[in-house]
Amino acid sequence: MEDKTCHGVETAVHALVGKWKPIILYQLMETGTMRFNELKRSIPNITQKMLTTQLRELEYHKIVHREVYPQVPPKVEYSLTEYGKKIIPILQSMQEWGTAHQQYMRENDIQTIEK
Amino acid sequence: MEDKTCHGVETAVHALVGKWKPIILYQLMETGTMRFNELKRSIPNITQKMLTTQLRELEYHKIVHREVYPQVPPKVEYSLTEYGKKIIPILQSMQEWGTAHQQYMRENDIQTIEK
DNA sequence: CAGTATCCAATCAGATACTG
DNA sequence: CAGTATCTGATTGGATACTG
Repeated sequence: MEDKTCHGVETAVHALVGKWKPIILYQLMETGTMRFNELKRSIPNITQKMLTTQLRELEYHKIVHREVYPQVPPKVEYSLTEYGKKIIPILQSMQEWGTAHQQYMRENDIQTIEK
Repeated sequence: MEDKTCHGVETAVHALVGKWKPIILYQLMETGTMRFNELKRSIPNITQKMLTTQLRELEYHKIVHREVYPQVPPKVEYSLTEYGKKIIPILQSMQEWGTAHQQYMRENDIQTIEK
């Protein structure tokens, strides 16, 4: 990767890329600390595998903190790191824009999500 | 797609997903109106195919305007729509956060981009 | 409860060649 | 100049079954 146009934007995208990451972050941002299955329930269509891998990546990027309680049955809690909380404004802008976008596209009869 | 957790965030991601889209938008945001090859030159590693398809998708979402001048040799200009300009704050937040992220990850010896 | 492991289908991305 | 077309390899995502 040359660093000619290697903007921060690229890096941000890289950290946020993945079908479910913004949704996961949005959940954690709204609810705070959440357990694995709690997160899973809050995102109906996600599979266990996807939730795990996306969480691992977010953890790797220090955006999400994973707290394991060594007990039976297992208990694992996820939360935004102080560092991860700094992307909240981005998510909020996205949320705002996305909602307006849905409205706009609906008014112009253009399909957005339903492939 | 159920619309339980179908937030605006999802929609925003959907419109912005693609390896090059944020970079393309960032270019247009910085430079304003740009021709096809001008865009291509400003994004060193992009292929013609990728640039075309990503631009088409952005056009479909009414984020980018495509102006064709019917002349030989062809001239096509791309620019952000009024509507597309509304995502500028998002890109700026991403730019800001991404730059800080690079710094942070470097300090902690964690790789970000170089797969 | 919170995961792994496997396998498979779909999508994405790159290289290359060609065109009005 | 600004694209299309085609082929191929890589990456992602989903379904399902199993586990400490």
